[in-house]
Amino acid sequence: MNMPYPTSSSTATPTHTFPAHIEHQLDKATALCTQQGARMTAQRRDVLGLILMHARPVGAYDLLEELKTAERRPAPPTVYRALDFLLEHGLIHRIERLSAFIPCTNLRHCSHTHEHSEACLHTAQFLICRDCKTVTEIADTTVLETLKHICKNENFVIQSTSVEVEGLCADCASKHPTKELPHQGV
Amino acid sequence: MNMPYPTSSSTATPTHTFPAHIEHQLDKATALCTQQGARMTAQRRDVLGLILMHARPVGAYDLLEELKTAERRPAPPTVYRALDFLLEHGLIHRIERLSAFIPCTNLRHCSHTHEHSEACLHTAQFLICRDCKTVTEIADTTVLETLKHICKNENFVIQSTSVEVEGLCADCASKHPTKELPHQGV
DNA sequence: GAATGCAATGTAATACTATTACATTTTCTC
DNA sequence: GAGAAAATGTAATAGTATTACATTGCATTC
Ligand SMILES: [Zn+2]
Ligand SMILES: [Zn+2]
Ligand SMILES: [Zn+2]
Ligand SMILES: [Zn+2]
Repeated sequence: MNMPYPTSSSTATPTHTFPAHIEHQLDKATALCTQQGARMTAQRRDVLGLILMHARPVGAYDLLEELKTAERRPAPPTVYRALDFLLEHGLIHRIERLSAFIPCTNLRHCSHTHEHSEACLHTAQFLICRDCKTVTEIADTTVLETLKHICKNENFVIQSTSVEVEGLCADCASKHPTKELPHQGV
Repeated sequence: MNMPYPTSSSTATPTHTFPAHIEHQLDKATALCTQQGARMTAQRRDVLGLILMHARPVGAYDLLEELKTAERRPAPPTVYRALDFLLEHGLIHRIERLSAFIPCTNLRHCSHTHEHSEACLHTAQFLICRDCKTVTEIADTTVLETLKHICKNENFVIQSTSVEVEGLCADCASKHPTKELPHQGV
């Protein structure tokens, strides 16, 4: 029907461009992939870039919308495949309670590529604010150590963990009547 | 079109009957509700009974199927409303990673109604076996204490927490080439 | 530099999970 | 019994994720 686009080379050149600081984080992510023998394609880079652009967790279908250009209208599998890749390589996290995704905090804040290591790939801990929806990744290792200890006792082999704490961040808590965790018995 | 059924009194008499040991657990749950000024209706009792009948986490739509009788074909809101009630009263838990529900382990194992208390209402911890899908609720309080400590430092007000550990249970681990939690760096 | 094979992507359809909005019925309280 | 609140019924829709299969891009080998 239409004139074909110039063999679009979807995996060759990114469709999106981002602010310099995001591009820098994307370059860092790309380096990490290369180092692991994984391919950071244009598609995956676009998705990661979009996630990095958000201050809050973003849903798969939001990303799908943002991926649309004049030339391309990706379908769900496109974004889910990219998300799977990024998850597998520890570049993003999925917030289970929100069915949404955030960049790994290390991409934003660490200058050293090997920090966090294990503590971030298949295990992470988050503080989720109900009010402003901000999610903070916490770096603590005590919780994981405790879980490891418990699981060792039960001969349970840990493959991944998720810890999600929901409540009010400091900012929002100061604006609200305090609703703490209630105490009731079963 | 059809003859109306005898004013079915949906909230009066349970539509389902369960084995004696399940009925006993349901009675316990009912007592807890009463004690809290909450109403354990027939609908809610049916849903809880069905959940207790399962050895593994069960999805909302599975329950919906199981709720169907010759007389009634409940719609999604019916089961979701019952689930919300049961969650709010700490009688069941939602496993986020599975979008599925399990009974609170206390219903099965505790003779004392006030055990666990807080540790079970809005906070719980689970070991999820990838292989056999069994979910075990763990009773440890150390993790929650640690999280509270962390949050106190950040002035984050905790309202609820979830800890999900995914891997292989002892039984399944013994049948498999060990796939531990990998170590890679970001 | 064709042939081969695998990784990545495109595309359409469908499955699964959850909520909204509004009508009706039941239960509680007075 | 009247009125209010809680619970349920019902239809439609929203939101999230996967399956299955065709096609393309890319790397290796001969
Ligand atoms: Zn991380
Ligand atoms: Zn906040
Ligand atoms: Zn519990
Ligand atoms: Zn198992």
